[in-house]
Amino acid sequence: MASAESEVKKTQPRIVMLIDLDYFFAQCEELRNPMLKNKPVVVGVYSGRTEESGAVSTANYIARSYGVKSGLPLFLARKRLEGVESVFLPVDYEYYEKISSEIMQLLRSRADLFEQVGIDEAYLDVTAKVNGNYDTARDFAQRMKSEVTSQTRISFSVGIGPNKLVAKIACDVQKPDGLTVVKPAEVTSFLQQLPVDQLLGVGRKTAARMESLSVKTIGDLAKFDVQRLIGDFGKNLGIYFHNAANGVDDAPVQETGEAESISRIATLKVNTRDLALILDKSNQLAGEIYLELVERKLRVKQVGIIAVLTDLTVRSRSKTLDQPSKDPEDINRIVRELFEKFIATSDLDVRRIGVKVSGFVKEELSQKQLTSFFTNQ
DNA sequence: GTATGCTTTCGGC
DNA sequence: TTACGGCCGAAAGCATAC
Repeated sequence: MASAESEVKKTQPRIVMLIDLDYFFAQCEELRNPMLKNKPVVVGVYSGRTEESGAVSTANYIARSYGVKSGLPLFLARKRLEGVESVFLPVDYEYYEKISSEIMQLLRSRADLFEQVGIDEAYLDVTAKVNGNYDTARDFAQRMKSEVTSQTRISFSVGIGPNKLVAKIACDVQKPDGLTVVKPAEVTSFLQQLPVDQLLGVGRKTAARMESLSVKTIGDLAKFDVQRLIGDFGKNLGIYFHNAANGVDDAPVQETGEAESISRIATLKVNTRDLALILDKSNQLAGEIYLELVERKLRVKQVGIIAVLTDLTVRSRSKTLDQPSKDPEDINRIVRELFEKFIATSDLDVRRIGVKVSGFVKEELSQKQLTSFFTNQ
């Protein structure tokens, strides 16, 4: 019975790398102006509400040593750096995007399989490239680090493991400019002592629930009864947590396509429930989205709004169009309907608003080609 | 019952 | 403990179709 029919499908051993560009936005700014390198650099999103309102996007490691980190309000970052010669800069996403795509192209060419995640991370399946050998993989990564960094002047950290999950956690061990290898035989002991919140999907809330079950480390979670996990967290999550804690992850490294949604969100000058004020801003946002739709030759099936209320809770509403459109008038009409309805039912004022579109249909296929297809019959 | 689609929230970066 | 950006995809919850 050792034949193919009775065999359970088994995945071959893989060697997966995660590459994480170090403190990326701030490093890009250092690249553009090397004078910044020896001082705290804070790249922030300025909301425009007041001079200093906004949040830190990325800070370099010098700034981090003063407790400045992602998500921190800018005025507090200023406070923590009071009396220190430091540099605050607004995000320049286009510039970072350009640098990122150069690097990603170099990385992609070195992998068997490649998957970019966000602007500053990528998974590389290099199993064949290194003949399934971890020592070769380490050399490969070392060479890639020196070559890519000398070409682009951007440093990055690497985690290597038998799957994406382990590679990701390995990468976090040493940063910046790190290289951490976790061989299959080391996975269990490597994960064991780490806190559960190192696992993707275990945030503050879930970590607290696990703590109440006396699960503090990934090791605790690994030996926790899987049926109880399923009982507490549901089938999907329960099985996922069980596998993850045991270092099991079959998700393949695969190219991601184009984004499946486009959204723009902005902070209002003042909190309000005044529809005119809201629509004025939402029209601007919809206009930006429209430009991108034209550029990418897309129509959309879903149009939605996002509202961040005074207490910072997020609400969203959306509607599916009768037929795909890119027309700004269609988008604006739906956005107005959704905001009218929303404002009528919400008791809190709105702090930030957003517009989102999804359900893309390629322009060529939606109208003209179909028409000519039929007229040519 | 399962599959599929739509809507909303969650949370990572 | 709070303060507070702008994205994105995944997941969850629900309704409807088959």
